[in-house]
Amino acid sequence: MNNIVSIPRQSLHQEVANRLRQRIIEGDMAPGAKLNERELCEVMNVSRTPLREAIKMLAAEGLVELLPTRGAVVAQLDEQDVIDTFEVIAGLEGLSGELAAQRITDEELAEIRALHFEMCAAHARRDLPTYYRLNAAIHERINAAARNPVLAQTWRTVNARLQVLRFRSNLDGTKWDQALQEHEQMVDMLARRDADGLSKLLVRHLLVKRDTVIDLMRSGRLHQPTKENA
Amino acid sequence: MNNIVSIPRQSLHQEVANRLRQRIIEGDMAPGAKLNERELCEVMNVSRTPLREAIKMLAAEGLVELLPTRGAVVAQLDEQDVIDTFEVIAGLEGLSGELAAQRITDEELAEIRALHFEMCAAHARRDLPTYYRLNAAIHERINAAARNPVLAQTWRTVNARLQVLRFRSNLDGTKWDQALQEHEQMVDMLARRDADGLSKLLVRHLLVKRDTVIDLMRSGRLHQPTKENA
DNA sequence: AGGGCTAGTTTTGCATACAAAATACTTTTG
DNA sequence: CAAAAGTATTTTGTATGCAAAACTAGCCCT
Repeated sequence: MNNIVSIPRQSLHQEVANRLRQRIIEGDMAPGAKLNERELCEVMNVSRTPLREAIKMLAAEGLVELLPTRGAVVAQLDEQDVIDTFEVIAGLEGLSGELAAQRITDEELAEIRALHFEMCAAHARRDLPTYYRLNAAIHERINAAARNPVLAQTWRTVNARLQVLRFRSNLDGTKWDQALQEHEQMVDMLARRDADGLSKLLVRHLLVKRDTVIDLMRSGRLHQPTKENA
Repeated sequence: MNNIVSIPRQSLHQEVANRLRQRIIEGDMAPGAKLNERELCEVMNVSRTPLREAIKMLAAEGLVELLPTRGAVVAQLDEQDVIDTFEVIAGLEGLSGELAAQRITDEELAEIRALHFEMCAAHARRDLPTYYRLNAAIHERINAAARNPVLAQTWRTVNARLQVLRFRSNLDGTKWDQALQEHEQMVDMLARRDADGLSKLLVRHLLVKRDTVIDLMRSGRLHQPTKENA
Protein backbone atom coordinates (compact mmCIF):
# COMPACT_ATOMS: atom_id res chain seq x y z
CA MET A 1 0.00 0.00 0.00
CA ASN A 2 1.92 2.99 -1.25
CA ASN A 3 1.48 6.54 -0.24
CA ILE A 4 -1.03 8.28 -2.45
CA VAL A 5 1.30 11.07 -3.43
CA SER A 6 4.18 8.65 -3.83
CA ILE A 7 6.64 10.77 -5.69
CA PRO A 8 9.42 9.25 -3.63
CA ARG A 9 11.75 12.11 -4.48
CA GLN A 10 14.83 9.99 -3.94
CA SER A 11 17.67 11.56 -2.09
CA LEU A 12 19.60 14.28 -3.79
CA HIS A 13 22.87 12.39 -4.03
CA GLN A 14 21.04 9.60 -5.83
CA GLU A 15 19.47 12.03 -8.24
CA VAL A 16 22.79 13.74 -8.83
CA ALA A 17 24.49 10.39 -9.38
CA ASN A 18 21.87 9.45 -11.95
CA ARG A 19 22.22 12.68 -13.83
CA LEU A 20 25.99 12.55 -13.76
CA ARG A 21 25.99 8.93 -14.86
CA GLN A 22 23.69 9.81 -17.70
CA ARG A 23 25.86 12.71 -18.79
CA ILE A 24 28.98 10.57 -18.74
CA ILE A 25 27.40 7.68 -20.61
CA GLU A 26 25.85 9.97 -23.17
CA GLY A 27 29.24 11.42 -23.87
CA ASP A 28 28.23 14.78 -22.54
CA MET A 29 31.39 14.68 -20.50
CA ALA A 30 34.37 13.31 -22.38
CA PRO A 31 36.67 10.67 -20.91
CA GLY A 32 39.46 12.34 -19.01
CA ALA A 33 37.40 15.47 -18.39
CA LYS A 34 37.73 16.93 -14.94
CA LEU A 35 34.69 17.07 -12.67
CA ASN A 36 34.86 20.53 -11.21
CA GLU A 37 32.80 20.54 -8.05
CA ARG A 38 31.90 24.22 -7.92
CA GLU A 39 30.92 24.18 -11.57
CA LEU A 40 28.76 21.06 -11.29
CA CYS A 41 27.16 22.43 -8.14
CA GLU A 42 26.03 25.51 -10.03
CA VAL A 43 24.74 23.52 -13.00
CA MET A 44 22.78 21.08 -10.85
CA ASN A 45 21.88 23.59 -8.20
CA VAL A 46 22.98 21.50 -5.26
CA SER A 47 25.63 21.89 -2.64
CA ARG A 48 28.92 20.09 -2.69
CA THR A 49 27.93 17.44 -0.15
CA PRO A 50 25.46 15.44 -2.26
CA LEU A 51 27.56 16.08 -5.34
CA ARG A 52 30.64 14.61 -3.72
CA GLU A 53 28.68 11.63 -2.45
CA ALA A 54 27.43 11.02 -5.98
CA ILE A 55 30.95 11.22 -7.36
CA LYS A 56 32.12 8.64 -4.85
CA MET A 57 29.40 6.27 -6.02
CA LEU A 58 30.36 6.71 -9.64
CA ALA A 59 33.94 6.06 -8.66
CA ALA A 60 32.92 2.78 -7.04
CA GLU A 61 31.12 1.93 -10.27
CA GLY A 62 34.29 2.63 -12.20
CA LEU A 63 32.82 5.48 -14.22
CA VAL A 64 35.07 8.13 -12.75
CA GLU A 65 38.52 7.99 -11.30
CA LEU A 66 39.45 9.74 -8.08
CA LEU A 67 42.76 11.54 -8.05
CA PRO A 68 43.74 12.22 -4.44
CA THR A 69 43.50 15.93 -3.60
CA ARG A 70 43.08 16.63 -7.30
CA GLY A 71 39.47 15.80 -7.84
CA ALA A 72 37.78 13.33 -10.14
CA VAL A 73 37.93 12.74 -13.87
CA VAL A 74 35.72 10.74 -16.21
CA ALA A 75 37.25 7.29 -16.47
CA GLN A 76 39.65 6.93 -19.34
CA LEU A 77 40.05 3.50 -20.86
CA ASP A 78 43.20 2.64 -22.70
CA GLU A 79 43.29 -0.14 -25.24
CA GLN A 80 44.02 -2.85 -22.72
CA ASP A 81 41.19 -1.68 -20.49
CA VAL A 82 38.79 -1.93 -23.41
CA ILE A 83 39.98 -5.43 -24.24
CA ASP A 84 39.65 -6.52 -20.63
CA THR A 85 36.24 -4.96 -20.17
CA PHE A 86 34.85 -6.53 -23.31
CA GLU A 87 36.17 -9.87 -22.16
CA VAL A 88 34.21 -9.54 -18.93
CA ILE A 89 31.10 -8.29 -20.70
CA ALA A 90 31.32 -11.23 -23.08
CA GLY A 91 31.44 -13.60 -20.15
CA LEU A 92 28.51 -11.92 -18.41
CA GLU A 93 26.38 -11.84 -21.54
CA GLY A 94 27.25 -15.43 -22.32
CA LEU A 95 26.05 -16.42 -18.88
CA SER A 96 22.99 -14.26 -19.25
CA GLY A 97 22.11 -15.95 -22.53
CA GLU A 98 22.73 -19.38 -21.10
CA LEU A 99 20.37 -18.76 -18.21
CA ALA A 100 17.81 -16.99 -20.37
CA ALA A 101 17.64 -19.93 -22.75
CA GLN A 102 16.86 -22.16 -19.80
CA ARG A 103 14.35 -19.89 -18.14
CA ILE A 104 12.62 -17.79 -20.74
CA THR A 105 8.85 -18.06 -21.04
CA ASP A 106 7.01 -18.24 -24.34
CA GLU A 107 5.58 -14.78 -23.71
CA GLU A 108 9.00 -13.28 -23.17
CA LEU A 109 10.28 -15.03 -26.25
CA ALA A 110 7.40 -13.67 -28.29
CA GLU A 111 8.16 -10.17 -27.09
CA ILE A 112 11.82 -10.50 -27.99
CA ARG A 113 10.86 -11.84 -31.38
CA ALA A 114 8.62 -8.83 -31.90
CA LEU A 115 11.41 -6.48 -30.93
CA HIS A 116 13.68 -8.33 -33.30
CA PHE A 117 11.30 -7.70 -36.20
CA GLU A 118 11.08 -4.06 -35.29
CA MET A 119 14.83 -4.05 -35.37
CA CYS A 120 14.79 -5.56 -38.83
CA ALA A 121 12.51 -2.72 -39.85
CA ALA A 122 14.87 -0.16 -38.39
CA HIS A 123 17.71 -1.83 -40.23
CA ALA A 124 15.82 -1.73 -43.51
CA ARG A 125 15.19 1.98 -43.01
CA ARG A 126 18.82 2.55 -42.03
CA ASP A 127 17.44 4.07 -38.84
CA LEU A 128 20.45 3.68 -36.63
CA PRO A 129 19.10 5.35 -33.45
CA THR A 130 15.99 3.20 -33.42
CA TYR A 131 18.10 0.16 -34.17
CA TYR A 132 20.31 0.78 -31.18
CA ARG A 133 17.37 1.50 -28.94
CA LEU A 134 15.77 -1.80 -29.91
CA ASN A 135 19.06 -3.62 -29.63
CA ALA A 136 19.44 -2.39 -26.07
CA ALA A 137 15.82 -3.31 -25.35
CA ILE A 138 16.40 -6.86 -26.52
CA HIS A 139 19.47 -7.18 -24.36
CA GLU A 140 17.48 -5.95 -21.39
CA ARG A 141 14.82 -8.58 -22.12
CA ILE A 142 17.40 -11.32 -22.29
CA ASN A 143 18.83 -10.14 -19.02
CA ALA A 144 15.36 -10.15 -17.52
CA ALA A 145 14.69 -13.64 -18.82
CA ALA A 146 17.85 -14.85 -17.14
CA ARG A 147 16.09 -14.19 -13.80
CA ASN A 148 19.22 -13.06 -12.09
CA PRO A 149 19.12 -9.48 -10.84
CA VAL A 150 22.69 -9.69 -9.57
CA LEU A 151 23.89 -10.64 -13.01
CA ALA A 152 21.80 -7.91 -14.63
CA GLN A 153 23.16 -5.30 -12.25
CA THR A 154 26.74 -6.42 -12.71
CA TRP A 155 26.27 -6.33 -16.44
CA ARG A 156 24.85 -2.84 -16.40
CA THR A 157 27.67 -1.52 -14.25
CA VAL A 158 30.43 -2.97 -16.37
CA ASN A 159 28.64 -2.10 -19.58
CA ALA A 160 28.29 1.54 -18.55
CA ARG A 161 32.05 1.86 -18.59
CA LEU A 162 32.12 0.85 -22.23
CA GLN A 163 29.38 3.19 -23.25
CA VAL A 164 31.58 6.19 -22.59
CA LEU A 165 33.47 5.09 -25.70
CA ARG A 166 30.46 5.99 -27.81
CA PHE A 167 31.34 3.63 -30.60
CA ARG A 168 27.74 3.32 -31.64
CA SER A 169 27.56 5.78 -34.48
CA ASN A 170 30.30 3.85 -36.23
CA LEU A 171 28.78 0.86 -37.95
CA ASP A 172 29.28 0.14 -41.60
CA GLY A 173 26.84 -1.73 -43.84
CA THR A 174 28.53 -5.12 -43.89
CA LYS A 175 28.98 -5.26 -40.16
CA TRP A 176 25.41 -4.15 -39.69
CA ASP A 177 24.06 -6.91 -41.91
CA GLN A 178 26.14 -9.46 -40.07
CA ALA A 179 25.02 -8.20 -36.69
CA LEU A 180 21.41 -8.51 -37.70
CA GLN A 181 21.99 -12.03 -38.89
CA GLU A 182 23.55 -12.93 -35.58
CA HIS A 183 20.58 -11.46 -33.79
CA GLU A 184 18.33 -13.70 -35.78
CA GLN A 185 20.39 -16.66 -34.67
CA MET A 186 20.04 -15.50 -31.09
CA VAL A 187 16.27 -15.52 -31.28
CA ASP A 188 16.49 -18.90 -32.90
CA MET A 189 18.59 -20.37 -30.15
CA LEU A 190 16.39 -18.84 -27.50
CA ALA A 191 13.41 -20.47 -29.19
CA ARG A 192 15.19 -23.80 -29.23
CA ARG A 193 16.30 -23.22 -25.66
CA ASP A 194 19.84 -23.92 -26.78
CA ALA A 195 21.63 -22.50 -23.76
CA ASP A 196 25.10 -23.52 -24.76
CA GLY A 197 24.73 -22.36 -28.32
CA LEU A 198 23.33 -18.99 -27.34
CA SER A 199 26.04 -18.48 -24.78
CA LYS A 200 28.77 -19.19 -27.30
CA LEU A 201 27.09 -17.02 -29.91
CA LEU A 202 26.84 -14.08 -27.56
CA VAL A 203 30.45 -14.42 -26.52
CA ARG A 204 31.58 -14.59 -30.13
CA HIS A 205 29.37 -11.62 -30.97
CA LEU A 206 30.91 -9.57 -28.20
CA LEU A 207 34.47 -10.47 -29.05
CA VAL A 208 33.91 -9.41 -32.65
CA LYS A 209 32.47 -6.15 -31.39
CA ARG A 210 35.53 -5.79 -29.21
CA ASP A 211 37.86 -6.19 -32.15
CA THR A 212 35.87 -3.65 -34.13
CA VAL A 213 36.12 -1.15 -31.31
CA ILE A 214 39.82 -1.78 -30.90
CA ASP A 215 40.31 -1.16 -34.61
CA LEU A 216 38.39 2.08 -34.29
CA MET A 217 40.55 3.12 -31.38
CA ARG A 218 43.73 2.32 -33.28
CA SER A 219 42.60 4.27 -36.30
CA GLY A 220 41.85 7.16 -33.98
CA ARG A 221 38.24 7.41 -35.07
CA LEU A 222 37.22 7.00 -31.48
CA HIS A 223 38.17 10.29 -29.84
CA GLN A 224 39.87 8.16 -27.26
CA PRO A 225 43.39 9.28 -26.53
CA THR A 226 45.83 6.97 -24.86
CA LYS A 227 46.16 7.39 -21.14
CA GLU A 228 48.33 10.42 -20.50
CA ASN A 229 48.65 9.98 -16.74
CA ALA A 230 50.16 6.53 -16.66
CA MET B 1 59.85 7.41 -10.90
CA ASN B 2 57.94 7.62 -7.65
CA ASN B 3 58.35 10.21 -4.98
CA ILE B 4 60.95 9.14 -2.46
CA VAL B 5 58.73 9.65 0.56
CA SER B 6 55.73 8.18 -1.18
CA ILE B 7 53.45 7.48 1.74
CA PRO B 8 50.41 8.52 -0.26
CA ARG B 9 48.22 8.72 2.83
CA GLN B 10 45.05 8.05 0.86
CA SER B 11 42.08 10.24 1.54
CA LEU B 12 40.06 9.71 4.66
CA HIS B 13 36.91 8.50 2.94
CA GLN B 14 38.99 5.81 1.24
CA GLU B 15 40.51 4.74 4.52
CA VAL B 16 37.10 4.71 6.18
CA ALA B 17 35.64 2.71 3.29
CA ASN B 18 38.43 0.15 3.61
CA ARG B 19 37.94 -0.23 7.33
CA LEU B 20 34.18 -0.48 7.03
CA ARG B 21 34.47 -2.98 4.19
CA GLN B 22 36.82 -5.04 6.28
CA ARG B 23 34.51 -4.97 9.28
CA ILE B 24 31.53 -6.01 7.18
CA ILE B 25 33.37 -8.81 5.40
CA GLU B 26 34.86 -10.11 8.61
CA GLY B 27 31.41 -10.34 10.07
CA ASP B 28 32.16 -7.66 12.61
CA MET B 29 28.92 -6.05 11.53
CA ALA B 30 26.12 -8.51 10.96
CA PRO B 31 23.96 -8.43 7.85
CA GLY B 32 20.99 -6.18 8.42
CA ALA B 33 22.80 -4.18 11.09
CA LYS B 34 22.23 -0.47 10.96
CA LEU B 35 25.15 1.83 10.29
CA ASN B 36 24.70 4.59 12.81
CA GLU B 37 26.64 7.58 11.60
CA ARG B 38 27.27 9.28 14.91
CA GLU B 39 28.39 6.02 16.43
CA LEU B 40 30.75 5.13 13.60
CA CYS B 41 32.13 8.66 13.59
CA GLU B 42 33.12 8.27 17.21
CA VAL B 43 34.65 4.86 16.71
CA MET B 44 36.68 5.92 13.68
CA ASN B 45 37.32 9.43 14.90
CA VAL B 46 36.23 11.15 11.73
CA SER B 47 33.45 13.53 10.88
CA ARG B 48 30.29 12.53 9.09
CA THR B 49 31.38 13.79 5.69
CA PRO B 50 34.07 11.21 4.88
CA LEU B 51 32.03 8.54 6.65
CA ARG B 52 29.01 9.19 4.51
CA GLU B 53 31.12 9.25 1.36
CA ALA B 54 32.53 5.88 2.32
CA ILE B 55 29.07 4.47 2.93
CA LYS B 56 27.97 5.63 -0.51
CA MET B 57 30.88 3.75 -2.06
CA LEU B 58 30.05 0.58 -0.19
CA ALA B 59 26.47 0.97 -1.35
CA ALA B 60 27.65 1.15 -4.94
CA GLU B 61 29.62 -2.02 -4.30
CA GLY B 62 26.51 -3.70 -3.00
CA LEU B 63 27.86 -4.25 0.50
CA VAL B 64 25.38 -1.96 2.20
CA GLU B 65 21.88 -0.93 1.31
CA LEU B 66 20.71 2.67 1.52
CA LEU B 67 17.28 3.25 2.99
CA PRO B 68 16.13 6.74 2.06
CA THR B 69 16.10 9.04 5.09
CA ARG B 70 16.60 6.02 7.27
CA GLY B 71 20.27 5.36 6.91
CA ALA B 72 22.23 2.40 5.69
CA VAL B 73 22.28 -1.24 6.73
CA VAL B 74 24.71 -4.06 5.99
CA ALA B 75 23.42 -5.82 2.89
CA GLN B 76 21.16 -8.71 3.68
CA LEU B 77 21.04 -11.56 1.19
CA ASP B 78 18.00 -13.75 1.06
CA GLU B 79 18.19 -17.23 -0.39
CA GLN B 80 17.52 -16.09 -3.92
CA ASP B 81 20.20 -13.41 -3.68
CA VAL B 82 22.71 -16.02 -2.60
CA ILE B 83 21.76 -18.28 -5.48
CA ASP B 84 22.02 -15.41 -7.95
CA THR B 85 25.31 -14.17 -6.58
CA PHE B 86 26.90 -17.60 -6.68
CA GLU B 87 25.75 -17.97 -10.25
CA VAL B 88 27.55 -14.79 -11.19
CA ILE B 89 30.64 -15.74 -9.22
CA ALA B 90 30.69 -19.11 -10.93
CA GLY B 91 30.60 -17.41 -14.30
CA LEU B 92 33.37 -14.99 -13.37
CA GLU B 93 35.58 -17.70 -11.93
CA GLY B 94 34.96 -19.91 -14.92
CA LEU B 95 36.10 -17.11 -17.19
CA SER B 96 39.04 -16.41 -14.95
CA GLY B 97 40.10 -20.04 -15.11
CA GLU B 98 39.65 -20.17 -18.84
CA LEU B 99 41.85 -17.16 -19.37
CA ALA B 100 44.37 -18.27 -16.78
CA ALA B 101 44.82 -21.62 -18.48
CA GLN B 102 45.61 -19.81 -21.70
CA ARG B 103 47.93 -17.22 -20.22
CA ILE B 104 49.63 -18.64 -17.17
CA THR B 105 53.41 -18.85 -17.17
CA ASP B 106 55.37 -21.81 -15.92
CA GLU B 107 56.59 -19.73 -13.00
CA GLU B 108 53.06 -18.83 -11.96
CA LEU B 109 52.00 -22.42 -12.33
CA ALA B 110 54.87 -23.57 -10.17
CA GLU B 111 53.88 -21.11 -7.47
CA ILE B 112 50.27 -22.26 -7.53
CA ARG B 113 51.45 -25.83 -7.34
CA ALA B 114 53.52 -24.96 -4.31
CA LEU B 115 50.57 -23.28 -2.66
CA HIS B 116 48.49 -26.33 -3.44
CA PHE B 117 50.94 -28.58 -1.64
CA GLU B 118 50.93 -26.25 1.33
CA MET B 119 47.18 -26.54 1.25
CA CYS B 120 47.42 -30.30 1.29
CA ALA B 121 49.59 -29.96 4.38
CA ALA B 122 47.03 -27.70 6.03
CA HIS B 123 44.36 -30.22 5.17
CA ALA B 124 46.35 -33.06 6.65
CA ARG B 125 46.78 -31.06 9.84
CA ARG B 126 43.09 -30.13 9.84
CA ASP B 127 44.26 -26.53 9.98
CA LEU B 128 41.19 -24.80 8.60
CA PRO B 129 42.33 -21.17 8.87
CA THR B 130 45.55 -21.85 7.01
CA TYR B 131 43.63 -23.89 4.47
CA TYR B 132 41.30 -21.01 3.72
CA ARG B 133 44.12 -18.51 3.57
CA LEU B 134 45.92 -20.68 1.02
CA ASN B 135 42.72 -21.31 -0.86
CA ALA B 136 42.17 -17.58 -1.22
CA ALA B 137 45.80 -17.11 -2.22
CA ILE B 138 45.45 -19.67 -5.00
CA HIS B 139 42.32 -17.98 -6.29
CA GLU B 140 44.13 -14.66 -6.31
CA ARG B 141 46.98 -16.27 -8.30
CA ILE B 142 44.55 -17.68 -10.83
CA ASN B 143 42.93 -14.28 -11.14
CA ALA B 144 46.34 -12.73 -11.63
CA ALA B 145 47.26 -15.31 -14.26
CA ALA B 146 44.10 -14.44 -16.17
CA ARG B 147 45.71 -11.05 -16.87
CA ASN B 148 42.45 -9.19 -16.68
CA PRO B 149 42.30 -6.57 -13.91
CA VAL B 150 38.71 -5.67 -14.77
CA LEU B 151 37.70 -9.28 -14.27
CA ALA B 152 39.67 -9.51 -11.06
CA GLN B 153 38.10 -6.35 -9.70
CA THR B 154 34.59 -7.42 -10.66
CA TRP B 155 35.19 -10.76 -9.04
CA ARG B 156 36.43 -9.19 -5.83
CA THR B 157 33.45 -6.87 -5.61
CA VAL B 158 30.84 -9.55 -6.15
CA ASN B 159 32.71 -12.01 -3.97
CA ALA B 160 32.80 -9.56 -1.08
CA ARG B 161 29.01 -9.67 -0.92
CA LEU B 162 29.16 -13.41 -0.32
CA GLN B 163 31.81 -13.20 2.33
CA VAL B 164 29.41 -11.52 4.71
CA LEU B 165 27.71 -14.93 4.93
CA ARG B 166 30.76 -16.28 6.71
CA PHE B 167 30.09 -19.84 5.70
CA ARG B 168 33.75 -20.74 5.97
CA SER B 169 33.93 -22.33 9.36
CA ASN B 170 31.35 -24.88 8.27
CA LEU B 171 33.07 -27.61 6.31
CA ASP B 172 32.75 -31.26 7.11
CA GLY B 173 35.34 -33.92 6.41
CA THR B 174 33.85 -35.44 3.28
CA LYS B 175 33.29 -32.10 1.60
CA TRP B 176 36.78 -31.05 2.53
CA ASP B 177 38.34 -34.14 1.00
CA GLN B 178 36.35 -33.61 -2.14
CA ALA B 179 37.28 -29.95 -2.34
CA LEU B 180 40.94 -30.82 -2.07
CA GLN B 181 40.60 -33.37 -4.83
CA GLU B 182 38.98 -30.79 -7.06
CA HIS B 183 41.80 -28.40 -6.34
CA GLU B 184 44.23 -31.02 -7.48
CA GLN B 185 42.31 -31.33 -10.71
CA MET B 186 42.47 -27.57 -11.11
CA VAL B 187 46.23 -27.54 -10.90
CA ASP B 188 46.25 -30.41 -13.34
CA MET B 189 44.15 -28.61 -15.88
CA LEU B 190 46.17 -25.46 -15.49
CA ALA B 191 49.28 -27.50 -16.17
CA ARG B 192 47.72 -28.99 -19.27
CA ARG B 193 46.42 -25.55 -20.27
CA ASP B 194 42.97 -27.06 -20.54
CA ALA B 195 41.00 -23.82 -20.58
CA ASP B 196 37.61 -25.34 -21.19
CA GLY B 197 38.05 -28.10 -18.67
CA LEU B 198 39.25 -25.76 -15.97
CA SER B 199 36.42 -23.36 -16.64
CA LYS B 200 33.83 -26.09 -16.33
CA LEU B 201 35.47 -27.50 -13.25
CA LEU B 202 35.49 -24.13 -11.51
CA VAL B 203 31.86 -23.52 -12.37
CA ARG B 204 30.87 -26.94 -11.08
CA HIS B 205 32.94 -26.37 -7.96
CA LEU B 206 31.19 -23.08 -7.28
CA LEU B 207 27.71 -24.42 -7.88
CA VAL B 208 28.34 -27.23 -5.42
CA LYS B 209 29.56 -24.68 -2.92
CA ARG B 210 26.40 -22.71 -3.58
CA ASP B 211 24.19 -25.68 -2.81
CA THR B 212 26.13 -26.32 0.36
CA VAL B 213 25.63 -22.75 1.48
CA ILE B 214 21.95 -22.83 0.61
CA ASP B 215 21.58 -25.98 2.69
CA LEU B 216 23.30 -24.25 5.57
CA MET B 217 20.96 -21.31 5.23
CA ARG B 218 17.91 -23.53 5.19
CA SER B 219 19.05 -25.43 8.23
CA GLY B 220 19.55 -22.10 9.95
CA ARG B 221 23.17 -22.77 10.73
CA LEU B 222 24.09 -19.58 8.91
CA HIS B 223 22.92 -16.77 11.20
CA GLN B 224 21.25 -15.39 8.08
CA PRO B 225 17.64 -14.49 8.76
CA THR B 226 15.24 -14.11 5.90
CA LYS B 227 14.78 -10.58 4.70
CA GLU B 228 12.43 -8.89 7.11
CA ASN B 229 11.96 -5.68 5.17
CA ALA B 230 10.61 -7.11 1.95
C1' DA C 1 64.73 34.63 -22.90
C1' DG C 2 64.16 30.94 -19.75
C1' DG C 3 63.86 28.78 -15.29
C1' DG C 4 62.74 28.93 -10.69
C1' DC C 5 60.75 31.12 -6.73
C1' DT C 6 56.92 33.29 -4.36
C1' DA C 7 52.29 35.52 -3.68
C1' DG C 8 47.56 35.03 -4.87
C1' DT C 9 43.78 32.34 -6.29
C1' DT C 10 41.27 28.31 -6.87
C1' DT C 11 39.98 23.74 -5.52
C1' DT C 12 39.75 19.97 -2.77
C1' DG C 13 39.06 17.62 1.83
C1' DC C 14 37.13 17.59 6.17
C1' DA C 15 34.36 19.50 9.89
C1' DT C 16 30.42 21.66 11.53
C1' DA C 17 25.74 23.80 11.47
C1' DC C 18 20.99 23.68 10.56
C1' DA C 19 16.51 21.81 8.92
C1' DA C 20 13.47 18.05 8.14
C1' DA C 21 12.29 13.48 8.79
C1' DA C 22 12.00 9.55 11.68
C1' DT C 23 12.05 7.37 16.12
C1' DA C 24 11.20 7.20 21.04
C1' DC C 25 8.72 8.77 24.77
C1' DT C 26 5.06 10.66 27.39
C1' DT C 27 0.65 11.73 28.20
C1' DT C 28 -4.01 11.60 27.48
C1' DT C 29 -8.32 9.52 26.52
C1' DG C 30 -11.69 5.94 25.49
C1' DC D 1 -5.22 -0.84 30.52
C1' DA D 2 -4.53 -0.07 25.67
C1' DA D 3 -4.42 2.73 21.89
C1' DA D 4 -3.76 7.10 20.02
C1' DA D 5 -2.02 11.59 19.87
C1' DG D 6 1.17 14.83 20.75
C1' DT D 7 5.85 16.11 22.15
C1' DA D 8 10.79 15.44 22.74
C1' DT D 9 14.95 13.41 21.04
C1' DT D 10 17.66 11.31 17.79
C1' DT D 11 19.21 10.76 13.14
C1' DT D 12 19.55 11.72 8.57
C1' DG D 13 20.17 15.01 4.55
C1' DT D 14 21.97 19.17 2.84
C1' DA D 15 24.43 23.47 3.13
C1' DT D 16 28.16 26.08 4.59
C1' DG D 17 32.71 27.18 6.71
C1' DC D 18 37.58 26.64 7.16
C1' DA D 19 42.22 24.85 6.37
C1' DA D 20 45.49 22.68 3.42
C1' DA D 21 46.95 21.36 -1.00
C1' DA D 22 47.27 22.40 -5.82
C1' DC D 23 47.29 25.48 -9.64
C1' DT D 24 48.30 30.28 -11.69
C1' DA D 25 50.80 34.01 -12.58
C1' DG D 26 53.88 37.40 -11.88
C1' DC D 27 58.45 38.51 -10.61
C1' DC D 28 63.22 38.12 -10.05
C1' DC D 29 67.44 36.34 -11.25
C1' DT D 30 70.88 34.35 -14.07
